[in-house]
Amino acid sequence: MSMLQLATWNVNSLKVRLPHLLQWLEKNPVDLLGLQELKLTDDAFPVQELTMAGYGAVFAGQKTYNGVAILYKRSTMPTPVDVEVNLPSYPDEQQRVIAATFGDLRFISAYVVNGSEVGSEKFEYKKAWLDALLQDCSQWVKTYPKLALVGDFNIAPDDRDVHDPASWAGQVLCSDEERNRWRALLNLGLTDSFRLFEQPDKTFSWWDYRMLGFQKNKGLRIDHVLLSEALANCCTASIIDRAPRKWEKPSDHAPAIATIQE
DNA sequence: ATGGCTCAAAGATTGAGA
Repeated sequence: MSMLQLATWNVNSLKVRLPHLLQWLEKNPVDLLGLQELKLTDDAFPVQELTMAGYGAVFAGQKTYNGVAILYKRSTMPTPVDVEVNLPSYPDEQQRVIAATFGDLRFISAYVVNGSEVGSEKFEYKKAWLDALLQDCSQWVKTYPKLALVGDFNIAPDDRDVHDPASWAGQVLCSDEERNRWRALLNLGLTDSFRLFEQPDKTFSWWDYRMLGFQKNKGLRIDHVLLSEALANCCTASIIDRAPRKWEKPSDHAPAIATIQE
């Protein structure tokens, strides 16, 4: 019987947030961590600092925006193999997906398109991108019985995940077009690990920097750990850790962690 | 009041995020 902790965190600039990441990992030595919004090129990825902290990494960065990574604890995880960057069915210059296999576990870190606003060109990109994710996921769940898809999905699955559902109704992150695609993802056989358990009301993973969003808990739950059936069946906890959102110069996202008891 | 803050590129502002 061994325990595995799978996590995700949109750090909003790894360069700025590296001290927070290292501090968080010290208190939360998770086995696998998907990162999003690195906002740096691969030559600037802090390999040395993470190695010192006991973590290996595979990563796909770019200048200015996007960028994703998977960190793995070297003392507990085998070396990653079959590293794949991007969605096979959606060639893209934006670095939004990285996947790797650790033993018999396939772990995918994704940064879903934001979409700007419903009806915009970026929203069309988001829908097409999500459709590609759905297509590729339908293959992955067949190939990998133990599959974890984690990341910033930029979708609040239902009204429980929104501080003010009325004002967000139909808006980007909450629209039917996005939520229908979220449900289609779950229908492929993935489980929102957070909803396997009783959770406090108004638990969110993102709060706007403006308007005292965090202080007023005006947030959304858009960062998720999705598990295939085999993993969901032995998931014993799934939480969002608000703590680092209170630190000085925080990311606007908080990490989410699922615990697996194998 | 459709802004408010933060980051990256710039080297003053602007685009992007959600």
